[in-house]
Amino acid sequence: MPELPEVETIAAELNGALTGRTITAVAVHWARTVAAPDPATFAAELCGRSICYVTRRGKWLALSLEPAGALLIHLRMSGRLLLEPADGPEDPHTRVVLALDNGQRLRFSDPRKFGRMALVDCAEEVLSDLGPEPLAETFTPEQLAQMLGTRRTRIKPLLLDQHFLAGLGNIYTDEALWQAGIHPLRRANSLTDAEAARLHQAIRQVLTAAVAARGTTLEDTRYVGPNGVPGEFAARLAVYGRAGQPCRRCGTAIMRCVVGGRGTYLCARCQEKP
DNA sequence: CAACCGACCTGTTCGC
DNA sequence: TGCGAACAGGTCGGTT
Repeated sequence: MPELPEVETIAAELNGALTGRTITAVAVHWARTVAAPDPATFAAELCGRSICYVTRRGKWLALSLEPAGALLIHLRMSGRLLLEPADGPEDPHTRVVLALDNGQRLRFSDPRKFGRMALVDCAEEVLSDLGPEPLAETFTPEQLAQMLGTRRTRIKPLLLDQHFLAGLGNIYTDEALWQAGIHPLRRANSLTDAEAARLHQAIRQVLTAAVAARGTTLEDTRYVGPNGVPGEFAARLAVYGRAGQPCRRCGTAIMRCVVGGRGTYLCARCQEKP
C-alpha cells in the first residue's frame, strides 16, 4: 500500500516523535514479520537501544539506533505503524510492539503479514540494492534517459522495479505516466530524450505534490500516518481508480487494463498506444 | 535480459 | 442471505 509519499510522511512523523526515545521492551506476535535476526535475538538486541532519527529510502523506513545499528521496516501491502499510549486498545492485526521509555508503544499492524522488520548493523548493506531516489537533486533527466536507453522492457513494470528506481508503486507510476503522456506499454528504450525529460519531471511533480498532501488515502484503504491523520492526495488522482470518469486533461473516459499483472489506469487519448 | 507464475497472507467486494 | 471467486496499493524466486 504505502509508496514513497506515504513512507516519507510516516518517517517525518516518527522522526519527531521517536528521536531520543529508548526501547524498553519488544514483543513479537508474528514471528515471520521479523526477517532478521531470529525473533528472540531481535527482541533481546533491540531492548535498551535508543532511536537517533528516522529516515526513508525508497519504501523502506530506517530507524537509526544508538549505540549502533538500524531497524529497517518495510510496510509492503497492509503494514501500518501506530504510535499509541500503552493502555490504549491494540489492533488485532498487531505483529510487533516496541515499548518506549515515555510510556508510548510503537505498534506494527499488518493484516496480510507481508511487512518485514530487520535489525541490522549497517542499513546501507540492504538499501544499496535500491535504484536512485527520484526526489534526490542528483537524479537528473539525463540520468533517467540514460537508464531507460539500455532497457527494452515495458516502461510501467520497469518503473515499479525498485532496483531501477526506488519508491514508485502502482498508484504513482500510473499518475506519472499519465502526466507525461506516455503509454505504460511503451518500450523503455523507445522513449525520446524529450519524453524521458517529461517523465522525469512528471515523477517528481507527482511525488512532491503527494508528499505535500501527506500521501493518498482511498475510501477502501486503511492508510493513516502514525498519528492517525489520513493523506489528502486521493482527491487529486488523475487516473488511478478513476475508470470511466473523464480525463482531467481531455475529457475522454479513463480506462483500466492489466499491465504486468497489475491493474493499470490510463487515458487512451493522452497516452498513445505503441 | 524479458515475461510470466506462484508464493507469501488476509480482508473486502462482486457475482451468482 | 450465503458462498466461493476474484482482487488488492509489494516483492522475491523460479521457470520458460
